[in-house]
Amino acid sequence: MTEDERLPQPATADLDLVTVLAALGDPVRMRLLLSYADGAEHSCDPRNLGLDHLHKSTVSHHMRVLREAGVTTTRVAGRNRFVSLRRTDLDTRFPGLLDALLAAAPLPAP
Amino acid sequence: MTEDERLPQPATADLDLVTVLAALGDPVRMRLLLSYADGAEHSCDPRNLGLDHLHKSTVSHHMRVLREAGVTTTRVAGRNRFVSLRRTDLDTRFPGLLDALLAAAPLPAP
DNA sequence: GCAACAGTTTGACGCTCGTCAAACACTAGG
DNA sequence: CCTAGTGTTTGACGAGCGTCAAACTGTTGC
Repeated sequence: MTEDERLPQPATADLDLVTVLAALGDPVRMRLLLSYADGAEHSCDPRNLGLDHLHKSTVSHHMRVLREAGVTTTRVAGRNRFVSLRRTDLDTRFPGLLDALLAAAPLPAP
Repeated sequence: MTEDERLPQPATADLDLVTVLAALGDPVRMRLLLSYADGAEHSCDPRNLGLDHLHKSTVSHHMRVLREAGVTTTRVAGRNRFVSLRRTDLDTRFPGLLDALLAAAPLPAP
């Protein structure tokens, strides 16, 4: 009878710009942000995120950083976790920031 | 009679979003950004930047990170270096980002 | 020439970060 | 139950960061 729950996350008013920028200042987490930009919920499986080259525990670590920075929210449903972007919260706290970041569409192919 | 020169910096087209975010994901460098937001040139003296608590070599390090990320430009004039924001370059490469950052950033110290 | 000045560079220190591997917790399904 | 599936936690490791102190480079002005 497990109702859906959300993993702990900072309140909207507590979102800190420097923390958010530090969270996004990593190529893996930026890639996750782009995956989440569609507004949908995503599982944590690295293969669903174009991160086959990373261990699942590494991806879990990055998703924790994003959640604790307030970038994402995680809904727990059974043995799955569904991660999605806190778009309205971010837009409230940092108007225009998310749009500017996503518009900058980082697609660097080294 | 040394003519003014600029320290090496990345070209506008080479600015990388993740690198910029990583550069700004530090409280000291965010404070520097806010100081530079007035568009003026600033010396490197920590006392002119509200950073009395930091050693000058530490401030020099942070300014190098900002410059190498493409956030700032440094003009060399004699024994002084004048640092300023690459506002138009950043606006070209990442439209709206700087405005969103400055609008959301913590209040600048008087 | 020389001393004061404005910054940078180097080296050292502790600390954090990104990564992997292995062990763990919890759920779902036979 | 038992097992397979999904994700987290822990520990280890190397690499990098932020900081300071000291030495250094180059400039200005006496």
